[in-house]
Amino acid sequence: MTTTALKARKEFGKTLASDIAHRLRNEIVTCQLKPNESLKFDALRLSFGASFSTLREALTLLVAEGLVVAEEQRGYKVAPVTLEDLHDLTHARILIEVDLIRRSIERGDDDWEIRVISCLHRLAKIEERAPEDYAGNAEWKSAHRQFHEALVSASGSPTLLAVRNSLFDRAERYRNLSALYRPRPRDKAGEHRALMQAGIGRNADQACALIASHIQTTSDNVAKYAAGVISAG
Amino acid sequence: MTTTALKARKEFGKTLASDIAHRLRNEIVTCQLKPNESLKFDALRLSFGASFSTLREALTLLVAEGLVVAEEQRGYKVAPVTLEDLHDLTHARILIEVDLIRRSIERGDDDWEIRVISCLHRLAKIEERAPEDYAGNAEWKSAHRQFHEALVSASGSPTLLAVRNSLFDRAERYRNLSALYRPRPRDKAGEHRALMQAGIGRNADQACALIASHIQTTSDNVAKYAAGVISAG
DNA sequence: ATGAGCAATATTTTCGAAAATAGAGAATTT
DNA sequence: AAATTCTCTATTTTCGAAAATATTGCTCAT
Repeated sequence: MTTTALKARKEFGKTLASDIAHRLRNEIVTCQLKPNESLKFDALRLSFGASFSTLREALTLLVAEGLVVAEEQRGYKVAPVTLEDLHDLTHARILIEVDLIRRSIERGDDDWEIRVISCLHRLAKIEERAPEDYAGNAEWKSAHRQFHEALVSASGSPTLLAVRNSLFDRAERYRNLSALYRPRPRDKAGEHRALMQAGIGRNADQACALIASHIQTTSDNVAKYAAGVISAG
Repeated sequence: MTTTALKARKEFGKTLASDIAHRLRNEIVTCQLKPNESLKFDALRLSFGASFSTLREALTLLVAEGLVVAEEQRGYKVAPVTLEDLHDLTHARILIEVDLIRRSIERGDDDWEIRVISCLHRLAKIEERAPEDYAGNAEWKSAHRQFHEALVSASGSPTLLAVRNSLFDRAERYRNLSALYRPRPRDKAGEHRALMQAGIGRNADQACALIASHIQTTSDNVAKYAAGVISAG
């Protein structure tokens, strides 16, 4: 009876382990858990209410995603952030996202167009409602993620999509980090609209150029504003 | 005392879980564990001598690599092989490997050249010693893997390299599968030599073209000879 | 003081029992 | 017969105690 209250709640995943991975991922990406912070089992057990093995399984998942690093026999810690890593990540993202967008544009059907348009619409609505710093807004972040996901959703490449998603999370951590130190968010609304138009206009070359520059510019901005907190690498 | 004999031996990884992941990966790639075969904990416990949690951790790792699939609450099974998956995999591999080779050629130093040359040399020696079906040979497979690894080793992209390595494993499973049904292995020695020459000759365009065609041709052959055992997808 | 060796402590890693869940088959109703 | 519920079994999932390993801090000889 009373144990139910103490027990960990499953909200996202179907198993406790995947649920905890989900929550941990979120805390790492939003930098509530800071880069390099060591992830001790006792502490995790306290805050997540799960056992050693379950936590270990969740951490294993996050290691594969590059958000956590494991030093065998010496525990886990939140993956460090470095300029080197940011550049590596940016390069990988551009390579993969460009390919996925091109293929999405080749293969996308009516449903795909509708998804892209409606995701952009939702994004725009949120930006209107909170014209100030919408970029810190969780709702905006979710809509932003979904818009970019929609763009590549018709690519038909599950393997690359899975990689893309994990890279997106890693990149979002850097974005959140730089947001802490940035005076005012860059206005991406125009870029998103242009991307949508190139996409549903089936202008693959232009869409690829736009996404590459979108990712690169964002990365450059992160590097600029987060320079202080990012170790030299 | 006697328990030591029963206890699982750590050979590869430093923790038992990573060691078991290593052994499982090998069994899956070599098709000792067949596609779609369900991975029951009782059976695994018997053959690997580890506990539930440890096995679960190892399996989680392999799920991330795409060699195992998990159906939550319904256990794990060896990832299926399908034509669709082979095509997806091939596409992803070409995209990534081409990028890595190009960058390796741009950045590779003297040590890199030496690594590439000596890996090719070892490969050639093994092929000489066992001119018949060297492709079934574990030693050749290892040397083959190392040669291709050497080619991309100077790319300076840890993220893409990690993805590449897991895709290589997935592809090797398909190669092993088709080898079972193929009358006689294709002779890749010439292609490998040409790759080496383009690489150390710093002819990036040619090396990229060669690797793309190398991967594509291998994949086509797999599709041809393994058609019977690969589900339609 | 300095470093080597050795306890004491902290932390991770592994284990197998116990709880939770899914699946198969029999019994019951419509 | 078909559908539904119930039971029993097979299997996965979770837990926290116990073992293994790393780390810290102390003692003592140099």
